[in-house]
Amino acid sequence: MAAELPSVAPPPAGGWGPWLGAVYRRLRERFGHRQWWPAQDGPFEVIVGAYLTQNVAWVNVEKAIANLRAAGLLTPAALHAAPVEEVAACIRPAGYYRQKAERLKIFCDYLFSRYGGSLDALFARPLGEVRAELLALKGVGPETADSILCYAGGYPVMVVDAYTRRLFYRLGAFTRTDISYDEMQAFFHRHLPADTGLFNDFHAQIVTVSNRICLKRGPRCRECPLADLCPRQGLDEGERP
DNA sequence: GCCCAGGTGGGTA
DNA sequence: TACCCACATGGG
Repeated sequence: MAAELPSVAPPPAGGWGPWLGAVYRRLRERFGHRQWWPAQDGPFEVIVGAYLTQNVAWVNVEKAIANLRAAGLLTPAALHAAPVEEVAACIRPAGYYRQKAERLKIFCDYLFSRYGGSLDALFARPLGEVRAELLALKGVGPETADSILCYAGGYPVMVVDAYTRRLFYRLGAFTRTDISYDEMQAFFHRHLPADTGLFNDFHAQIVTVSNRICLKRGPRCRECPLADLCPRQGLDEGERP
């Protein structure tokens, strides 16, 4: 068995912590504090959004959430009681609507059978236990679980995703494009303080710069606030991955 | 028409 | 373990 190449590059002078701090500072200066998951209807809306946003543009999720709100289904009790067909009809704009409707119902079943329908009761439990329970639910993978934990539960968890993989690969921090979710998350957890507010905003900044500047095809390196930290800066146009 | 979007689960070798 | 595919809508 060949030895696996490490997924994280050797640290720069000063270490990854200060380097990550510099990345975050530049993003924050450029984009400002991100209003991430405003959730007018509270943590349950965040959870619903975490399911609905899977592999789908956020704008479509907003339509689905608006439909659920109009139907009065943005509470655990209402969603739990509603027929799955009604839920599916509401969330249709978010894609995969039959699957997602079934899985939202599964979450409600879990919340009621184990916590009497109370998110406060769920989020009163230790991080590791809640995470394991969420991951055991059909339709909840690591990103959805961590989004729920950080943005709905307020736990100090860094959400990572495909954007994180691409951005930090290009920045030279990751050496492989197939670095695993857990390895990426461990990288941030190891080198940043366990601060929910920081993780919350950092992830939002990563999504923002990835959507606006570090595009999959044709990154706009000239406009990038991270250009001076990036070894690929100047390559521009059609760089991959 | 094509690619992409804040993934996950199940099947196959 | 490592691929491969289904799931589905909407915008650029």
